Amino acid sequence: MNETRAPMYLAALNEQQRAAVLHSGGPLLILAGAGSGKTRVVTTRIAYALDDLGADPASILAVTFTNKAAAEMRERLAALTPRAHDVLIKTFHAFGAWVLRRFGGEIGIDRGFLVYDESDSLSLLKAELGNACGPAQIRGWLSLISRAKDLGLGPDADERELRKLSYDRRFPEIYARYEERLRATGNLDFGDLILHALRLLKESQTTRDRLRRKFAHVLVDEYQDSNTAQFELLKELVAPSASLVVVGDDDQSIYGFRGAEVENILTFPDSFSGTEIIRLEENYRSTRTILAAASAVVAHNSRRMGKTLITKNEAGNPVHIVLFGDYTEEALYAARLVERNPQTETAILYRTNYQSRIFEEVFGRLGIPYLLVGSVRFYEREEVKDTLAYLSLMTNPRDEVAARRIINKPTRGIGEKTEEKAMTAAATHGGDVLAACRDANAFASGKTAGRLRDFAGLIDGLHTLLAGSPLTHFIHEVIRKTELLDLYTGRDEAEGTSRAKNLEELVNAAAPYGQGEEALREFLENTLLSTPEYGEAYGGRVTLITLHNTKGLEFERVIISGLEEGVFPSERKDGDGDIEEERRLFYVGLTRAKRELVLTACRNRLLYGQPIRSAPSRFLDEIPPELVVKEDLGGGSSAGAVPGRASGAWPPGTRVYSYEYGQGYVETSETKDGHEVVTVHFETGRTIKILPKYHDLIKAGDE
DNA sequence: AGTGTGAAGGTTTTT
DNA sequence: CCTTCACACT
Repeated sequence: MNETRAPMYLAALNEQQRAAVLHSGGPLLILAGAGSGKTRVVTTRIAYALDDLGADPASILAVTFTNKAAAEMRERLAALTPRAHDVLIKTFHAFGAWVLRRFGGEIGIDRGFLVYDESDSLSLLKAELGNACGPAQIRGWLSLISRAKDLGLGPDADERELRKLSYDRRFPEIYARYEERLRATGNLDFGDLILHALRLLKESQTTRDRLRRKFAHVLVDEYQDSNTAQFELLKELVAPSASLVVVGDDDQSIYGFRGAEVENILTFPDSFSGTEIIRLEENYRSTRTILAAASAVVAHNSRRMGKTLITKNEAGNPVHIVLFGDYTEEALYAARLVERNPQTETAILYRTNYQSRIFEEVFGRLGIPYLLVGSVRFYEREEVKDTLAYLSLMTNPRDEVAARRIINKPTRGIGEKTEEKAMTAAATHGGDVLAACRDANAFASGKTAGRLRDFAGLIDGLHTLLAGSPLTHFIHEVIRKTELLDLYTGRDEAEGTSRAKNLEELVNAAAPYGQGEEALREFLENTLLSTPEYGEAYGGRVTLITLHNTKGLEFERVIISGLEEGVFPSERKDGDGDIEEERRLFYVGLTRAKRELVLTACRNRLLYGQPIRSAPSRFLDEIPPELVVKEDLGGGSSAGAVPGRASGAWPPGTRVYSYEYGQGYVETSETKDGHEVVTVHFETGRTIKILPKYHDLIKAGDE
């Protein structure tokens, strides 16, 4: 190591971090606790390789699991070195697409393939199985198929292996039928991006060698989230001579439901011989209290490597637990916290996306700006998918799912029966739906055939515009000529929505892509594999986000909401919920907080619109009581006054604790307009009048 | 072919 | 509370 040449950024690292950056030789496993500077180590390591070891940017591959993490890494690397531009930073799936786009032809994959999302796969399987299965069952089959792909099992895999996934004897056959139908469209689903990339590397020695030569440096972030297929892909991809670094934390494995195998990180040293392990156990993010709470919670899990996180940070405030009557109170409380310290960067975390709704509503009503992350992904919106379907069908006329979606949208007099006939006819044209429509006289009567020909004509006509015009202009023509724009403008007026605006946004999103067929393909690929956030006009400091989406992020103040049994931990009827994974998810949430941590729960929650009682999450009891301040702001009913809170609940002399002001005692107590008003003298020397009902005041030692 | 009605049924989490 | 689906009507 050459200390004199070592750049400034190395000086900012601790000993373990520096060792992780400078390590050379065999594979490296970095076990990085929450907040231990993991991303910093990865980005610094890349910058060091570029700036000091003279590595070629194009020889570096960094893989993450979410788009957000990839974006974050790109940004932070760019801040370290100007040579970052050509470094390949992608999600595992996007990397699979990258490989297949270039070399997939060798195993018969269409260069112009698009990626079907879950709903596309669903409609495809539905088309294949007809009315024989209900929607729930189709969903079930699809999830099995996707698990199989996670395991690296294609439809031709050993039947005994496939049977392990399902006792249902029909599964292998249904998997095979789905796959055949999918291949006929020329497109791929998410699982295929990994599975076929793996197959390619196994079958084509040329491509494997080529990629192995190219990627002399491979880094994998969030390695605990990798699944079996991804692990195998990695083994094929990385040359023995290459530098392989994986970073992860078994306590933060939260994607088991989509096939992630914690085993991959536990057995990494066995799979890659000569592995060195470096542990990052110093947390730079959270207060001592927050870290102690999180560590105590995750200690309840049995299947873990075990590690001890330490921090030099101050103890900070206790963890604040608040109980409410219902979700509205919970949301109002969060809003009030935000209003009180509007400059404090805050995140509101929840288990499921739909829980964001009440916060959106309350924040909107109070005029508090917020950033909503994830929720309904842009490209999953109906109007966006419609437009993308037109574009897809143009580039790939075998795209059955796209064709079904738009063949009668806007309505053009083509019904279900006709649609079915057209799809059947497509088979005789090599799957080309547009060709079948042009030749509609073969299976449809005069008028209907004319409509089908018009449909094909519309798309062919649009296609001719593609070559000469910039992509933005072209897509605008598509939404105009297909009359999607009119359709949604009309609906917007009727329903008060803003779908037409989303279409404009889609047009704008195409701006960086130049023109022509190639630009369109690139645009489609990027759109389908990424999730842009709508942060426009966001002027505030509040983020609404699912727990899963927060991985890798940090906030000054974190509010985890909906801590109720059945919600978090979530409860599944079929009973194979994994409580330890839920707990890890909770751990992830807790460790996002830098300084302030608020946990909230409600006594009543809504199930299908009906209020039902719910018990506070067991996780709340797993935090040591001495780290916690508990408060109960919600009696029984959500309507009217709370019984049992009559005047005199705060007699003079009561020792109290306020989250805002600290310890104190009640000096006087009186009742005004039916509300109890107390004067509290705090240890800080301040004396303040407080309405306990509306303030987070609690009795010291209160449970 | 398209549209409107009522009843039934359904919730994780992401690529 | 929402969406989705079957069925009857225009």
